[in-house]
Amino acid sequence: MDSSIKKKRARGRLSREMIEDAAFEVIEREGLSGFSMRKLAAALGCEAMSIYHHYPSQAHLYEALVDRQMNALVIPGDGLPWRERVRIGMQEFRRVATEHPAFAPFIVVYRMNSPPCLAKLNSIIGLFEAGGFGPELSARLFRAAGYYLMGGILDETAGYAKGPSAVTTVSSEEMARDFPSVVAAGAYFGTTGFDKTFDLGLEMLLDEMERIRDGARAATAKAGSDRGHSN
Amino acid sequence: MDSSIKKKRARGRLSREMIEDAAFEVIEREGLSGFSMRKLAAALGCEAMSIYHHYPSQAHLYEALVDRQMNALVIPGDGLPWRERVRIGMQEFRRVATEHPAFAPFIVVYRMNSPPCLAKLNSIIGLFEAGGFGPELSARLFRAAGYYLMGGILDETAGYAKGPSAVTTVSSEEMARDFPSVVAAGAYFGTTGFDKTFDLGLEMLLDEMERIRDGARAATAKAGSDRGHSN
DNA sequence: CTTGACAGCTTACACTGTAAGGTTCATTTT
DNA sequence: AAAATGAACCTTACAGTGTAAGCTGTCAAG
Repeated sequence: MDSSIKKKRARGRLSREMIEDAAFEVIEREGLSGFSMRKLAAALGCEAMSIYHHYPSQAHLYEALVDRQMNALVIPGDGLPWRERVRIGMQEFRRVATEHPAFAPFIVVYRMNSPPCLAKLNSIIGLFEAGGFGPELSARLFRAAGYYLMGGILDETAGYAKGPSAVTTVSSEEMARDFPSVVAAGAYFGTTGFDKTFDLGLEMLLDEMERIRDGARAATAKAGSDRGHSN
Repeated sequence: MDSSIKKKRARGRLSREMIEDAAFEVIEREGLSGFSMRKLAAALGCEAMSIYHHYPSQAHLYEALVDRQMNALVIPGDGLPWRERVRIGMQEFRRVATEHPAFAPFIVVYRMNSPPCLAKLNSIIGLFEAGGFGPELSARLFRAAGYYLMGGILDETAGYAKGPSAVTTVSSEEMARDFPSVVAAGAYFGTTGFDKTFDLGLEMLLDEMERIRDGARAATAKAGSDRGHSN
């Protein structure tokens, strides 16, 4: 009757939304590789296995995180000029992917196949189709633009701004003496300045796509597709 | 006494070269995340800890693998036209990185800082500098080209050709009905056909770089740099 | 012979994801 | 009110990870 100290545990405290919020936090704090179900549980004030009631596995949780990010992606409407739409679409993807920087590398290598992700992919590919390139060229331009986009996201979130991965380090004097071009280029890549580089390449790709679109592809596109059957 | 001239090594059967060869094999067989020191040891017929006599940590071993790959990269000589040199340089990087596909994703996110890697990077940046863009534009073009390159390598070695990452799957009927653009684009991306897409984007970038190089950048480069100061 | 360095092995520890099964409690049914 | 149900959460356990610490066997030099 005196009912020993009963730890009041609200039974339905845990929810998918709470778990996902906490997961993003833990990932940012501990890094993607430092993340674990036990650390997530600690952040939530529960046991690791409790999370498995809401997600059958860690992979399912990660997938939910990706879905969430992609749901936040806004596809530009068709009231805008074509170039603008493609530009905004790519910048939007970059924006949502870099919102949780530590998680971004996961998105980059993730092969999306869930309905929410496929819906966004479908819209983005539709953007390229709207350029009137025909099916094959639309597909390849989408993919090529995606290459650039993924590389850019990766550099911004996991690139040299995070310091070297290498275990062996080279002194500043050696760098200046032996690798002057690396040092010279490095001056333009501090923790800031990603936008400038990214936009440069983005506009280059948009320029070329518009050129192809305007039919002025006698040399350009031909060179690209002529060269494409090396195996 | 005369035996002091040359030292017959023949000490142990393990060597860095053997370990690295075996590491590449195990990584290809088990996948990057399936690789472990114990599996590597099993492949070598020794115990896991024996490897630590040759590499102080797994990170050191990985670094040695990257160094090896980069040492195999051939920088095109300056006897060739500029565009050709840049093209070959990028294709060479792609070639060596995709030689061990399962290891490629590691290279892509690896921040190289060892002397062998820096030497190659220095040469590649030098290729861009040789374009006469000036220091800043050289650096940014190198980086932008690198974005595209990394994204392409990632797609080829860890992309959709490997099947979906997602745990939830969507049936073919649903795909055709709800995501027609995805299905349409997917037709051009089987396990083969990477070259064609990659070369298309590569030539686009080369076109633009030559255009900038030829001074015809009134709209192009200006648009890119004007837009680059959002923060 | 001894000595000492080298190369590889054994053990142990703190971590990981998660399978299997136990416990508690809100809700519904009787 | 009492009993049953099932969702939500916890405990334990296992096979795997990287690697620190220390041990063993081999071999060349003194």
